[in-house]
Formats: sequence, structure tokens, C-alpha cells
Amino acid sequence: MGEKSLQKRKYILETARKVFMEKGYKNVTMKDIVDACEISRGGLYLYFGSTAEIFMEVLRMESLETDDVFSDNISKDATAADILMLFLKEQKKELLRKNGNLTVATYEFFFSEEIPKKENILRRQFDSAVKIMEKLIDAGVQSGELYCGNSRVTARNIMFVLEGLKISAQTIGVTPETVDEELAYILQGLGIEE
Amino acid sequence: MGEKSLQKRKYILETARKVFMEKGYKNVTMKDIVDACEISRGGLYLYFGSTAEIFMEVLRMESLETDDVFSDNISKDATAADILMLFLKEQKKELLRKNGNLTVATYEFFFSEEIPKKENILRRQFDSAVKIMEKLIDAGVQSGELYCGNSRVTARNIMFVLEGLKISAQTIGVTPETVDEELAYILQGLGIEE
Amino acid sequence: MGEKSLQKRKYILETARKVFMEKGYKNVTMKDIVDACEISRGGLYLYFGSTAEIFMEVLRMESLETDDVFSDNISKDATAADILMLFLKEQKKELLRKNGNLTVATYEFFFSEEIPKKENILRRQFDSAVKIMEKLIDAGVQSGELYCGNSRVTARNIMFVLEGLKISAQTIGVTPETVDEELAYILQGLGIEE
Amino acid sequence: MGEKSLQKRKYILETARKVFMEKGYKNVTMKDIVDACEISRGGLYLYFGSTAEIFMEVLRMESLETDDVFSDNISKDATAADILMLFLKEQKKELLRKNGNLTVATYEFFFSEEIPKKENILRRQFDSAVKIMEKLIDAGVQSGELYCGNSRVTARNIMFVLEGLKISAQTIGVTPETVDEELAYILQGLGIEE
DNA sequence: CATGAATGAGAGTTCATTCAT
DNA sequence: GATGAATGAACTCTCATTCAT
Repeated sequence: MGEKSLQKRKYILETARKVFMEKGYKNVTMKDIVDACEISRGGLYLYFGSTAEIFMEVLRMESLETDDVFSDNISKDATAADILMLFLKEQKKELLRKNGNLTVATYEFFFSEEIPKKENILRRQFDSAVKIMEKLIDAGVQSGELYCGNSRVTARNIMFVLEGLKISAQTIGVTPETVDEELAYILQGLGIEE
Repeated sequence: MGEKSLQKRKYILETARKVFMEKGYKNVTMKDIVDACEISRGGLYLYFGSTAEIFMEVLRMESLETDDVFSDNISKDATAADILMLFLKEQKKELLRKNGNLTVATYEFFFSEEIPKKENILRRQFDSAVKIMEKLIDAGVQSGELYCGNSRVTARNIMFVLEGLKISAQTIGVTPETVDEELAYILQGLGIEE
Repeated sequence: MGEKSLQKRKYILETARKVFMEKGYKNVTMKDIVDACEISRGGLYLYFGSTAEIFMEVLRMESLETDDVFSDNISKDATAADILMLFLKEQKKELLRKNGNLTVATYEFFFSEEIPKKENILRRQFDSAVKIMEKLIDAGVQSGELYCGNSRVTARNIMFVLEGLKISAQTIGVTPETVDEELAYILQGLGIEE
Repeated sequence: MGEKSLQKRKYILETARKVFMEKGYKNVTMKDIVDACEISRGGLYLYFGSTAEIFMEVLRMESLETDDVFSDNISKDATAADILMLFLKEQKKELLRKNGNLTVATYEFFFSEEIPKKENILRRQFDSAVKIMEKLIDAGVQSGELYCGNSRVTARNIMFVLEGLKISAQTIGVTPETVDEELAYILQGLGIEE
């Protein structure tokens, strides 16, 4: 695939991403993407064979960017507690975002396709986030900023709460206040008062 | 609709429930249910007009049973901590259930249909569980069994962790050990050691 | 079929008539009639085998009543011109009737079923009307009330104009003024000034 | 849609036209047209979304051709009476055509779809025909070829007779002789003897 | 007589996927 | 590479008609 094709490929993925944000995963047809991209039916098939393939690529793109964002926060010289709070704030913004995120599409994708539970992109993201957070907590404990009995379990706990908030935001709705309370509760568990 | 029809209606719902457990929500067509029930195309339409309608009824059935289960636990004379632990164990069993549960179908349903976030069955269940757990915690605090700063926020926290575990079990997988650790972490936060 | 059955039969026909007036012929299903009559599906089939059968009966009923109406006008002692004008006025009222008549249903019926053109109820009505009008005109000519070269052709002409008005009222619409003008034109052709 | 598609579109319309001539409007399904055209189910939907859409297009095509026919007659240098007689003869041929015309389908279409009475293609054709005939009569009166008291009402009268003959031909049947008599009657009313 | 649940044929419609150009 | 017309499988939904009760 030449230079030009790579650009078109990227264009398709970015356009498809918007479609997935808007309509989720299962409701999106190849035609939807064709229409949004304003290319021909056959043209799309030159690059991707199915919506599943497209979505997986969109997710991979997403994943790269997300990792970057996390790294950015870490790279700045800030205390462990600061980084944690920043991360949680970021998550809050994300899960309350009104005009669409990929949450629904991602869950739908993992529901409807036969994705191995052991080795998948979501799992990698989750595990990676847990690991980073674990280290962060360890560092915070070391520096005396915060208190924690078992950093791994605590890190996982935080991640599960965030997952719970994310899915709840899409099904039963959560108010910003509830999110704030829950995040404060987590920090408080670590001995951090805002 | 006579007595007999009611039985058939129930039969369809129970059969459909199995189909939803197996295939989720979006992948299920009226034909799937017709085939599973071994009735005619038109026959199904006598009772239900769409998979959405069927699924909502399945959910309602489910909801009634779940409430009962909870009440049962409460009705026995046991300490607050006991009841809490029982509830969490129940949830653990549910979310680790191998041969299918309605989790995926339920989330898919709430994703794909236009369900109001403010007033829906999932929300009612969530709020009701929070309220009961809050009272439970209050009772436990009163009796000195457990410690808790803010029973409402804590109750919600527990529910969000459970939601997080539930969705994670379906997407990235969770081991029984992880669930145990997380539940222990929660109980520990309440001052309960198993 | 006993007395009771005859009554039910008549009830069905009268109810069906209303349905046909409202929805035409082709859009009416056995279910529509069942619903309107508030009887059971099987019950209707005890009396009639199809909407075609029902509509034919409705038409027969209608036909009897229409003939009566015509006879009524004739029985009164009035001049030929009077009777003619009365008849035309009646037709005007009928074809301008807002809330439904059987015109559309009747035409639809004759279009969609394989009705012999030579011997059918519509034909009988038409021919009968022509004959009566012919006699009427002859009587008028004799009495010097009106002038006419060929009473049969004239009678048919009047009937065709009426048919034309009837169908036009249902497709392109006709105003009362247009009807008045056309009827006046007919009468004027017979030497009658209103 | 390219050149080729336009040809196919036209092919579909012409084929559908035959189907409508044979079976009327309400009895024609998308499948009937698909079969007649020997194309795929989906293929037809690329061009038209419903039988209603197709029929409207057929009618539009028809309308263009009919207008042409009329113009042709007018363009030749002939007396008003000649043109009138030519037009009536054309109408006679049309309404007696054995192997199907679109009359039934057209009426059925206007019965079953919600067509506005004020502004529809049939109405336009009718009004246009009335207007042309009115002018024709006026010209004939001017040149002394024929006599007429009120050209507009007379023109409408002729059109209504034609409509009456058209509908009657499809329901109760009319013989060529009857048509001839009626047309002669009309001409005679204008002072034209054949 | 009367009921109404049940059947199954058939219409409408959408979409992934292919393929000649 | 790119196009978009074409295909056909699959799904939704409706209704005439039957039949056990």
C-alpha cells in the first residue's frame, strides 16, 4: 500500500470513528461508513473487509493516543497524588462527555464479536492502567503522600469503580455530583483529602 | 387472553430468555425465538410485537425474581454484615456464571434501544439496591459490626465496583480470585474481616 | 340458517358497509370486519368466505334501497321534468357527500375481482336507470314539457355525465358549482330552464 | 446515476407499465415487477422504493406522451371541428382498447394512495384538456363551424362524458356503438353533423 | 353455532459482498 | 486502485384460513 493509500486508510478510520461514536457498533453498516466517507462501496472493501475489522483498527488508534495522554501526565514532575487526581479528573470528563464517546461502541463490539477474553486490547489497556496506578500508589506510599494496604488490589478497585461508572453513565445515567462523590471516596480511601 | 395463552406467553418468555442468554440482544431475531419455541412466525406475533418487547418482559420477570432473592436474605434473622456478605457472594456467583447470564443482552438492550436514563428498570434496580445496602450499612454501624463514614456513598461505591466487575467479566474476563480480592477489599473498608 | 342467524348476517353486512365506506374495498381485510363487528374470526367465516362475498352482498342490499328511492320519486304525481330534476339533485347530493359513500369501494371491487361486464349488478342499475329516464323523457316530450331528439341516447348521455362526475369527485375533486353547471347544462339541453 | 442506469430505469418503467396495464395497481407487488423485469429484489429498490413511486413515474411518462399526441393534432392546419372530432376518435380508440390500458390502475392508484385532489397529475390533465377544448370551441364558434352557448361548461361536459365512458368501459362495458352514439350526440349538440 | 389460537405463505425491505468496467 | 450497479440471503410483519374446543 502506497503513501496515498495509507492516507486514505487513515481518513476512513477517522471518519468511521465518528460514525461509531454516534451510532455505536452494531447499528453501523458498511454502507453507513461508505456514506460518511463519501467513497464507493467497493472502495471501502479495498481497505477493510467488515465493520469488525474497521472497529478493531479504530480501537487500536484510540489505544495509542490514550497511552500517550497517560504518559504525558506522568512525564511532568508532579507528586503521585497529583497524577492520580489528574487521571481521575480525566476519566470523569471522559465518562460524562455528552456528545458521544466510543464507550457504547466498544462494549457492543466486545459483546457481539468473539473476542478472546485473555488477550484483547481492552484487557491490555486495563492491565496497563492497573500496573501504572499500582506503581503510582507505591510511590505515593513511599513518599508518605498516601496510605494503602495492598496497592494492586486498590488499583484494581479504582479501575473497577471507573468501569462501573462508565457503564452506568451509558445505561442508567450518573450525575457529575455522583462521580465527584465516588472519586472523593476513592481518594479518601488513600488518605487524600481534596 | 385466556389461561392457556398465559401459559404459552410464559413459555415463550422463558424460551426467549435462554436465547438471549446465549446470543445477547442484538443478534436475536424474531425468527430465532420462533425457532427456539418451535412455534409459527405468526404465532409469536400474537404475543409479542418485537424482540424489544420480549426482552423487556424477560427483564421484568428477572427483576421480580431478583427482588425476591434479596428479600429472602433480609428476612432471615442475620446480622447486617452477614447479609452484606451473602449478597456479595450471590453477586459473585452471578457474575462468574459460565453458562450465560443476561448481562450482555441487558447492556446491549440498553445501548441499542432509546431507553430513558432517568426512569428505567435497571435504574430502579440499582437505586433500590443502593437504598437497601445503605440501610444495611447504617444498621451495621449502629450495632457496631462495621464502620462507615458515609453510608450512601459507600453503598454506591460497592454497586459501582460490582457493575465494573460485571462488565469486565464479559469483556476482559475476571478470575474468581480477583473477585474475591475485590470483595474482601470492600468488606475490609467497612471494617469487616472475613 | 335460523332467524337469529339472519339477524347476525344483516348486522355483519351493515357493519361491513361502514368499513367499506371508510376504507374502500381493497384495503379492507377480514380482520377489519371482524374487529368492526366485534365477533370472532371463525364466526365471520360461518357467514361469509371472503371480503368479495361480503361486498357483493353489501352491494345487493344497497341496490334494493336505491331502487326504492327512485320508485318513491316516480310514484308521486309530478311532471316528468320535476322527477328528472329531483333525481339529478339526489345524485348531486350523493356524489358530493363528504363523509364517505360506497363509490370508491364499488369501483375498486369491480376493478379487482373478475366481474363479468355483461351481467353484473352495476350494469343492471345503470341499464335500469337509463330505461326509466328514457321513459321519463318520452313522457316529457309527449306532454310538451321538454324537447329531445333521441331519448335513449340522451338518457345514456345523462348517465355517463353522472358517472364522469362521480369518478371525478373521487379523483380530481369537483365543486358543487361545477356540478350545478353541468346539471343545468343537461336540463337546458332538454329545453328545461330552472 | 449514469447513462446506463437511466436506460435501466426506463426499462423498469416500461416493463412495470405493462404489469400495471395487466393487473391494475393494487394487485401489483414489488415482486411482480421484479419478476417481470427479471432483475433481483434489491436491484429494483436501487431505482424505486415502492409501487406507488413506480406508478407515479409511469403516469408522468404517460402524461408527457399524451400531451404530445394532443399537440400533434393541433399543429396540423385543420378546422376546430376537425380537431375536435380527431380528439374524440382518439379517446374512443383508447377507451375501447382491448389489451389493457392504464385506466384501472390509475383509478386504483388515486383511490388507494392519499393523493391531494387539488393538485395532481390527473387533475392537471383534465384541466388542461378542458382549457384546450374550450379554446377550440371558441375558435369554432368564431369561424361559424359550430354553435355553443357556454364553451367552458360545454368543454367540461364533454370531458365528464368521456370520463363516464372510460369508467363504464371498465366496469359495465360499453359497445363501440354506444360510444359512437354518445360522441355523435356531443357533436350534434355543437351543431356538427358527421 | 361460536371462539380465537395457530399456521404458513408471501409481501416489504435492507445490506454485505461481488464484479465488470 | 476505484466505482457503483447488481445480487440474493435474511429479517420483519400481516393476513386468510383452519381447527380443536
